[in-house]
Parts: sequence; C-alpha cells; structure tokens
Amino acid sequence: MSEAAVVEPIGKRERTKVANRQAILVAARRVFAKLGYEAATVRDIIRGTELASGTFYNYFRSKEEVFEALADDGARRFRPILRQARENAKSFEDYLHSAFVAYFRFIVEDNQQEGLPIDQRRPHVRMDTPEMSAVYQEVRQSLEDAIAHGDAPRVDADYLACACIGIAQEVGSAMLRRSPPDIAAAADFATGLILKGLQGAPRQG
Amino acid sequence: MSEAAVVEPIGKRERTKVANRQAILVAARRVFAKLGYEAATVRDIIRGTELASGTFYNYFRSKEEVFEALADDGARRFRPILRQARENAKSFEDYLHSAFVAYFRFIVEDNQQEGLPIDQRRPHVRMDTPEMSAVYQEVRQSLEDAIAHGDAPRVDADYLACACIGIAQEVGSAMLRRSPPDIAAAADFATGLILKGLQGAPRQG
DNA sequence: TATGGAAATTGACGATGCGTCATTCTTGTG
DNA sequence: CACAAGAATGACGCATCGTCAATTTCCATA
Repeated sequence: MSEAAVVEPIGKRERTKVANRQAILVAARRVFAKLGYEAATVRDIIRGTELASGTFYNYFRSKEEVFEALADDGARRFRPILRQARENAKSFEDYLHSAFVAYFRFIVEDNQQEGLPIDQRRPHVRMDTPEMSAVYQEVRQSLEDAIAHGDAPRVDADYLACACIGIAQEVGSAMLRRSPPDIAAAADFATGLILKGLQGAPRQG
Repeated sequence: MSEAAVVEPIGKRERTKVANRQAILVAARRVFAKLGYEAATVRDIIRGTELASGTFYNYFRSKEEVFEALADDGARRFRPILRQARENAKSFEDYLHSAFVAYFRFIVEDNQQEGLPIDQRRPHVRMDTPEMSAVYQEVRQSLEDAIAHGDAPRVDADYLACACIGIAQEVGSAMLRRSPPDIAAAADFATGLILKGLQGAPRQG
C-alpha cells in the first residue's frame, strides 16, 4: 500500500515529537483546570502523560511556557474569527456585535470543555502572550479604521480598545456565571453600551 | 514618665505581633513587585524581614493568603473613598466621574510606590477576596440605586457593574502605561463612554 | 523582684518539586 | 547491518515547602 507513505509522509521522529508536545498541552490543560495554574506543578503535568520528567524540558522551559502556549493557541484560534467578523461586517455596529458574539461563544466553548470555569480558579492568572497582544492590536486596528472611515467618533482608540476588551472580559465572566449563558443578550448589552456611549466620549485632540 | 504608658498602652506581646504582621506584608509587597507573585517564595518574603521561616506560618498559611491580605487591604482603603464619592455626588454623572477619578488616583499611587507597575508583572494574578467583591457590591448597589431613582435607564445592573469595573481596570492599565498618567482624561473617557452608552443598552425585561 | 507558665519564635527536618545531565534507547542513513 | 544524531530517561544536587519539638520572651501573680 503505497498510500501509507502518503498518509504519514513524515518520519516517526517528527510524529512523536508532535504527539508528545500535544500530549503535554492536553495534560496541562486538564491539570490547570483541576488544580489551578498556581498549584499545578510540572510534575503534575508530566504525570498526566506517558513521558518522563526530563522529557518535559525538551518541549517547554517551564510551566509558564506551557501556559503561554495554551493561551497562544486560544488567541491563534480566535484571531481569524475576529478578522472574519471584521470583513463580513455590514456596519460598525454589526462588527462590534459579531466580535462580542464571537468572543462570548469562544469562552463558553472553552469553559464547558473543562470542569471549572476559568473564573473560579484561584488565584486567577492572566498572561500577555504575543498572540494575546495580537488580538488587542486586531481590535484596535478595527476601531481605528472605523474612526478613519467616519463610522465612529474620533476618540482615543487605545482607550476605546481597552474599554471594549475590559467589557468583554468582565461581562463575559458574568455571563458564564449565569445558567444558561445567554450569548446574544450579553453581546447586545456590550454592543449597546459601547455604541451609544461613543457620542459621549471626549474627542481626541 | 507616666505618659509612656499612655502612648503604648498595649503590651509588648501585641505590639510585636502587629509589627511582625506588618513587616511580612511590607516585605511581601516589595518581593511581589520585584519578582512577581509567581516567582516569589515564602522564603523570599521572610528573608526580607528579621524573622525565621517558621514564624511566617504563625501569621499566614501561605503566600496566597499574604496576597489576599494585601488585596484586601487595598480594597479596604478604597471602599470608603468610593462610598464618599457616592455620598458627595450631585448627580449620577458626578458619581461616576468621581468614582473613576478615585480609582485611577488609587492605582497611580499604588504603582508609584513600588518599582514595577502591576501590569508589567508576569504572570499577572488577580484574586477575588471578600473585600474585593465588597467593592463590586458597592458599585452595583450604587448603580441599582441610580436606576431606582430614575437617574439611569433600567438596564442589567450586574452587567453594568461588570462593564464599569472592566473599563476601569483596562483603561486604568492603559493610563498607567502612559507618562505622565492623566487621571482626568481617563476618567472623562470612561464616564463619557458609560453615560452616553446607557441609552443604547437593552432594557431589562 | 522573682518565678511559673502561656505564647511566640526558632531552625532543623522529611517530603516534594525544580532543572540538569550523563546514560540509554530510538531512528534515519549510508 | 552499523553508525551517528537525536530524543527519552530518571537520578542528582539544590531549594522550598509546611511542621514541630525545643527554646526564648513576655506577663501575671506572689
């Protein structure tokens, strides 16, 4: 069967490398959810795999780096969704709303995957990875474009992006605490708050 | 000098207890600022005092408990400021603005005290202490009152409180990144955004 | 003032996690 | 098949953890 070579064209070396990395990430996700980031140890993570402790360090330098990889992964999955919302949007309001829906849907999915909601893990750790700040840049760029096109007043785009992200985070958390989480209602709230609030924001000198 | 007894009416026992606790908190604040919460160890903290390692555990059960005590302390100092802003406010807009100013002033002071701004410490840890959630309750109560008095539309008070807090946190962080931090401008932005946004927020059914 | 005992401090201890590295095993190549 | 490069392994030295028996400090009472 010559197809076998096509299905797995890469050598076993590379395959196990990818598999091991993935196994570590999967185990880490489970362990972080179960024990919280703080309490979790590299040994806890590695115990959730078939690997030896030393092997962990062939893939990541530390627990923090694993967390970053997970966060990066999340951001990397979210960014194209956000970008698409931007491209498909018929209006600024439409963009804002789709973006909030996308984010809220995203965190709902991320949370029902694991046991504990992110917010109930204590202490709560937030990390700025390159991909995370890429999401911020994405948001900010969209807002600046909207301002440039006259779809939004000429406000401080940095502050506005921060406000949008802050609202998304906190309202998103609040939404997750309710059952069942109503994504549409939360998105309506956030969109309405920001949109009609723009007129009141100070013009940028 | 009989006054000595008046100046220090309590016994040495109690005095050293208070002093030791304070010494640990002060050292912890310094260590967290220097190394970040994650990297800091109980030993690092205790080394910043004259005490032995075992003594730490007479005062706190863990590093986390020290952090909570610090956060609680912050919230405890902030709450009366917030309450006063509420009592002195001439209008809802006035209240919102004073509250934002109070918060932004608060974090500016808190940050210039230590070396690194809180936001540049990685990983970033956020914790919900009883006092922290008391601040949330305070904010939410104010908003509910405003709604009840007809000063604000009948929106979802929980979401609105979350949105205010999210805006305060993120815009506050952004403000700290600028130099010099312009408290008034940030407060104007946040107040304007929320106030004029209220009309657009969905009515609560 | 002297003293007995409660309370607080101390640092050593066993347990555990850290990151490293010499060794062993595995894989791809000639 | 043989060999070299690469990856996995787990034991090692070091650091921190939280505990606890021994010690010191303080205060109340005689």
